[in-house]
Amino acid sequence: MFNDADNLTEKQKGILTAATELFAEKGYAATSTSEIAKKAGVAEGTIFRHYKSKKDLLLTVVSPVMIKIIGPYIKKDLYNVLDAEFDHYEDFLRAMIANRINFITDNISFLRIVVQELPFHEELKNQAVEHIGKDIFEKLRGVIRYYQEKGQIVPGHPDAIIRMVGSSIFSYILSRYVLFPESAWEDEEIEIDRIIQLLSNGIGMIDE
Amino acid sequence: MFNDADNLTEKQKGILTAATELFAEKGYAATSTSEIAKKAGVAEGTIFRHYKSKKDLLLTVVSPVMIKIIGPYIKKDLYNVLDAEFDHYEDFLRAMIANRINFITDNISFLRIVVQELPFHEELKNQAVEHIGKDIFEKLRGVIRYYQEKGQIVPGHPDAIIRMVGSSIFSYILSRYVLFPESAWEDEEIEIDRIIQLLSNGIGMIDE
Amino acid sequence: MFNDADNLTEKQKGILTAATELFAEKGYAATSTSEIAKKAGVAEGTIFRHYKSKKDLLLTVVSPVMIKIIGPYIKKDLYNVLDAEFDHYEDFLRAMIANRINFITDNISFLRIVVQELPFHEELKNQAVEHIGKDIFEKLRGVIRYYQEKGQIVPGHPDAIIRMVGSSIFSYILSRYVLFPESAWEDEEIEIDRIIQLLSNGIGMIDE
Amino acid sequence: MFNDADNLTEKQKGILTAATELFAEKGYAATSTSEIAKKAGVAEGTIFRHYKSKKDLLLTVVSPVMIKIIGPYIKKDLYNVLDAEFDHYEDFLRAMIANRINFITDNISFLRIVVQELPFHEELKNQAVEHIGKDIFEKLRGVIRYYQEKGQIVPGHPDAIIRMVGSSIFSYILSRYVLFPESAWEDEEIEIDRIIQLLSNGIGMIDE
DNA sequence: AATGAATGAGACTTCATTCAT
DNA sequence: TATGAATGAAGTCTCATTCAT
Repeated sequence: MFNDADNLTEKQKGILTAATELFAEKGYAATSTSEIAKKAGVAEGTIFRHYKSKKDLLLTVVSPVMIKIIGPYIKKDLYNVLDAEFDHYEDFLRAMIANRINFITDNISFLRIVVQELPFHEELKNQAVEHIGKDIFEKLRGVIRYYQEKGQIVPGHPDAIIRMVGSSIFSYILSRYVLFPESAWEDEEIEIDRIIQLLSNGIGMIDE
Repeated sequence: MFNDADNLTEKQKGILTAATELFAEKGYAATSTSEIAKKAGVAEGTIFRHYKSKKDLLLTVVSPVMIKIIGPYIKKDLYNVLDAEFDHYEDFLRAMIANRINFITDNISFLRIVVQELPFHEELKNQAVEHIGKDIFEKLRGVIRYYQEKGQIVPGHPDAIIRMVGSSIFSYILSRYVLFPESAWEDEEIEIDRIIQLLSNGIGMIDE
Repeated sequence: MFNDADNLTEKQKGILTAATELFAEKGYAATSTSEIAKKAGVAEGTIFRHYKSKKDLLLTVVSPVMIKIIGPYIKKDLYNVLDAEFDHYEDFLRAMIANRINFITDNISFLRIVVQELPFHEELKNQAVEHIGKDIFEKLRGVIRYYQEKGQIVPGHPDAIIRMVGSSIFSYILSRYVLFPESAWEDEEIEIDRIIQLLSNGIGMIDE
Repeated sequence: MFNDADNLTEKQKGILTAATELFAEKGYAATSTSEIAKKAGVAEGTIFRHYKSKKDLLLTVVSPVMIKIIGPYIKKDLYNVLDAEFDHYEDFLRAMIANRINFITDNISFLRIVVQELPFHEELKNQAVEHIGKDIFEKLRGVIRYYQEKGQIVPGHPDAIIRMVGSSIFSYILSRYVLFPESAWEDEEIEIDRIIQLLSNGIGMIDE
């Protein structure tokens, strides 16, 4: 996971891991520090030796990851994509989807926390906007413009395109891997083809 | 709001309204019954005269609404849409979007609760799947098929289409009305045209 | 005691009494709320239904008393004294001493708290200065001037006189009733005569 | 300060100094050992290497000082006074007052601790009575008797005289240097003359 | 000797829930 | 039906003290 970080004692790593999982599973407010302690196998007081408060623990669980891991993680992928200079944007999408699936399923606990707690904690919101919103979104605009200039993507304001592409991918992953993992899904490849097909040509019949 | 229901005393309505707003604002676990009581202008004990427990209050806030209000609400809209038998699916989309905007902005508190608490309460999940998942999704499949048969929408498994259309609309509303209401947005009409355009023709250039 | 006040439930009175005694006995910081609860025969939570915090309890124990009881108490005595218009200031002193003895021994718990905690709590200090310092001191100056004008007390700045008289009385009571109650003391009357004698004529031999 | 004592490492002196100041400032019970450690610039554990417990630290802060420093300090002064064989007790008082002012203002932290914590710790009380009560009080009686025999001080039980003189001086210093240092005070010399005048001749008019 | 991570008892406080009025 | 005082379990957090390094 992301705790391979460094200068942390075993206990501290245990606390972070336990907190991450419990926050994801039950929500921040419904998780007690004594549960975290028990799961981490430490005394409750130990938690507060390292984190000033429960809130501080939440921010720690969420913040350095956001900064150190997710930021570079996403950026690295984007750079790969850009450097690879795919001949066609569809290849870009395909790479993107594959990568997002890995990312989301790998970091599902962390993402759940972010999504669940974001609305309730100003501090989290600031961090999220700071480290994802601005940075990543700008990169994505560049990508879209790149393929627009290559004449592969329709012209127009990139934000609307990003929203449509992004939400399509996101809702697919959400549906398949989080909400209804037990439903009967077709082969990954086929589903992805379908999404790219729809994104590329739209849902309208050509003759219109 | 939705409390115009019926056989509820003023106190009960007050409790439900207060609970709805506070749950939406701070989350279920972080809201105390005494806060609810204060906001509703009743004594703490009064809440428990009407609702067995705090959890019961959450379910009450969320469940009968889901059943009595949202179900019909959505269905009524869909029937309107279906009855209207739009000549073109784009008109259907347009009506759908307008309607969803109203619905979401009107019921933002309620929806926040559902989204936030869904993952943590088995009972809620069951209700949601029962009353929205199955019911609504089936209707939507019907709509898609209707326009597929009219030759306006590309053939293919409706679910993927629903996901793409739904998530596009949803992410637009989410972005504009919930996440970044203070950003500089263009005219609603233009934005909607853009979405429908993208949905219809896709993001790929035609000659491909 | 001072809890004969009013609109307080039995429990609340119990809490105040228990807190007063324990704070006096062990000091504020060394007294736990669970001890107070046990001594008062209530659940620990009950304390916090009535007092926002432990600090709030301290202020309550100390403040309204200072305002409602001690203020009038002292004032009433002073007025009695002033109204009585003693022929001689020695009679005033005698009355004063008798009264102070009663007051201090009656309110020993309360006074201990004030003396012990005053240095550590800004709020207390403010209250004390407000309600005793200003008010009482001014009254005392009036008394001194009264007897100065009658030609019974030496002229000069009243504050120094008040300090000497006050501290003599105070140190006598402190020694006899608080610090060394088990020592062998002479008859009260004799001791008081001695003090008044010393205060009146000083410690120097007359011929000087 | 008083820690120039001896065989103490820098660390130990730092701990004692930090503890003294913090105990004086916030009270014993409200001071944490970690605060002391931080202020002293040592690790938390180091305190317990030198002092068995927090209580032991308090006793150390207060005890050897009481024995080694204050005792001799006071005694030395008294001997000076006695050796000097002032012609007049007023000179003695003047020297005494000057000396007490220095002593109190120099050792204010230490004295605060003694005064504050004395009532709560049996051990402290014993030490105090042992090393000050008995010893010093006996010396003072001697001084009083000395001037009584010289015919300068009125005859009578010395204790009452000591109390009056002592408390007058004490209350002056307390008022001027501790409680209301920011008030408008007259010249030290004038104030002291006033006190000695009052102590010598009393507050009554001579003709009585 | 010194460190500081770890502990666990216990501090203060909150809160859902009960019950006499 | 409504109240709100009372409860006690549980929550967050502090702190003196221990111990491996």
